[in-house]
Amino acid sequence: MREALAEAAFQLFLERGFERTTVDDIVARAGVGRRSFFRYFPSKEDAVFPDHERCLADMTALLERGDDPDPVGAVCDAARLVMRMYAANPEFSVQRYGLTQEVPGLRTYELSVVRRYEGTLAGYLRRRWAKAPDGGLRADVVAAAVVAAHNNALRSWLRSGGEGDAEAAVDHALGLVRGVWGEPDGPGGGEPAAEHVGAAEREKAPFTLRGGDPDVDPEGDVIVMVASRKAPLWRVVQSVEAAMAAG
Amino acid sequence: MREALAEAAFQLFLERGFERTTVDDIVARAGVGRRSFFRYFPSKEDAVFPDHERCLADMTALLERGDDPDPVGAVCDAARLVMRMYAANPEFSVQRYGLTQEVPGLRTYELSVVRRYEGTLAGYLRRRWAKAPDGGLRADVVAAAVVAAHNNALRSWLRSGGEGDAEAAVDHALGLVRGVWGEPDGPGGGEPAAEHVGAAEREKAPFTLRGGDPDVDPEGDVIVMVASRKAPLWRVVQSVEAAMAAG
DNA sequence: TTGCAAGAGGGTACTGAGTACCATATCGTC
DNA sequence: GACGATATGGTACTCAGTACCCTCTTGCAA
Repeated sequence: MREALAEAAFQLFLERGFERTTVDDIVARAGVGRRSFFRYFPSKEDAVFPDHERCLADMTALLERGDDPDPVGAVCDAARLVMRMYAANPEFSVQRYGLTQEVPGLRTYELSVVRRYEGTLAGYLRRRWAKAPDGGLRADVVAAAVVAAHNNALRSWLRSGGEGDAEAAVDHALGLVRGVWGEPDGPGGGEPAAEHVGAAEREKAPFTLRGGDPDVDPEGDVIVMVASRKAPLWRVVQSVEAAMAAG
Repeated sequence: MREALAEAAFQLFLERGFERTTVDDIVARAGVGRRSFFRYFPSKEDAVFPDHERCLADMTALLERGDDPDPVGAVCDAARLVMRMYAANPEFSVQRYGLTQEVPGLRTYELSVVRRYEGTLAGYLRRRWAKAPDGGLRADVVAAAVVAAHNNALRSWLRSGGEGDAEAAVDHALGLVRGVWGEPDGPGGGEPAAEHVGAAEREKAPFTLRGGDPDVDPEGDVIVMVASRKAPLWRVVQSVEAAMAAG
C-alpha cells in the first residue's frame, strides 16, 4: 500500500507537477482514504523519497560494524551505499532529479535528507577520532567533503541521464577526498610522520635519506617529497599518487 | 516596520515557542495587519533569520571584487563574514541558536540558508578553477569543507553562550582547511611542484637536493618532506606548518 | 459460538500558513 | 484639487497536516 501510494504520487507529480498535485489527488488515484496517506508518509515530500529511511539505516548498520581500520575509507564506503541506491533505479532517479530541480520545496527536503547522511558520517568519525586533536572539527570537515564529492559525482551522473558508470565516477570523486584526508590502509599508520618531517630550506646541502624506523616502516615504504613552498598541497598529493601508481 | 515585526516575532517565539506562535499573534503584537507580515517575510521562518539575505549579498559582493590571488583564501574570508554577522549580536545569536535546535522546521530552514552560502562559495571557486582538472569537483568539496569548518567553530561558540573569541575559533578551523586545500599566498604559486615530486623508495640511496628552478622558486623556499607512506596526509600538513612556524 | 481486544483503514472537522484579490490610505507631483 | 504610485489593511480561499472518532477485520479466549 505504501508502494501504491508512492507510485500514484510520483506519476501525478510528473504529470501535473508537485505543487499542482494535492494529497487528495494522490489518494483518489490510489483509491484509498486521505488519512492513510499520512499514515505512511509524514509529509507530501516524503512520498518522493520513499527509500531514504532504509538507506540511512543501512548506512548506520555498515558503520556500526566498524571493521575498517581507516575511518575515512569506511565513510567513503558508506557514501557509496547511497550512490548504489540511486543507481539501482536509474530512470526513477533521473526523473526524480528533474522534479527536485524544479521544486524548491523538494530541494529543501532533499537537503535535510542529505544532512542526515552527513550527520551519520560525522558522528562516526567523531567517535573514531574522539581522542585526536581537533577530532570533532576534522570529523565535520571530512564528512562534509565526502558528501560533497559524492553529490558532485551523483549529480553529474543524473544530469547525464543515468548513462555511464556511476560507481566509477563516485570512486574518482571520493579518491580526491581520500587522498587528502584518508590514512593509507593497514594498522599502525596513525602515529609517525611528525618526526620524519622537517623544513630543509635552511640547510641548502645534500642530505641523506633516512631509512625509517622498522617498527613503523617495515617495508621501507618511505616517500620523499620535494616541493616548492608555493605549490598547493592538493597538487602535491596528486603528484604523489601518480608517482606511486607509476612506480 | 520589518524590524518591528521581526522583534515581535522573536519575542513571541522565545515566550511560547515557534510552533505555538501563529502569524496572527505576531501581527497582533506588532499592531499591523496580517497581510503586512507576508509582505516583509515570505514565510514565518524568515522572521527568525532577518539578516541572512543582506549577508549573502555582502558575500557575493566580496567575492565579486576578486582581488585575492588565492581562491581558497578568498572563500575563507567570505566565510568569516558570516561569523562576524553572528558575533555582532551575541545574545540574539545564542538565543536563536537555542530556538533552531528545538524546532525541526527552523533547522531545515537554516540548512537551506547555509546551502545558499555554500553554493555562492562553490560558484566562485568553480569560476576560478574553470580550467583546472576536476575544477568543479574541487570547488564543491572545498566549499563544503569551508562551510563545515566555519559551522563547527560557530556552533561551539554558540554553545558556549557567546563567550570567547569567535573570530579566533573560526580562524583556527579554517586554518585546517586552508592548510590542506589552500595555495600559499603570493602569485606564481600555481604551476610547479609536479616535477619536484617523486617517490624515492626504490632508490634507497643518498640523494641530492635540487635547488629548484629560479623562475619558480626565487628564494630557494623548498620544502623537503620525508614521510612514511602510512602517515595520514593531514598530519604531514600539520607537521610542515609547525616546522615552518618554528624555523 | 459469543465476547473482546487490537490494529488497519476511513471519514469529518479543525488549525494555521500562505495566496489572491480588492479596498484604502498616504504622499508627492502637476 | 486631481492623480498616479506606493504602502497597508481586510476578506476569502486553498491545502497540508492533525485530532478525534468510526468501521471493519483478525485473532484469541471463554
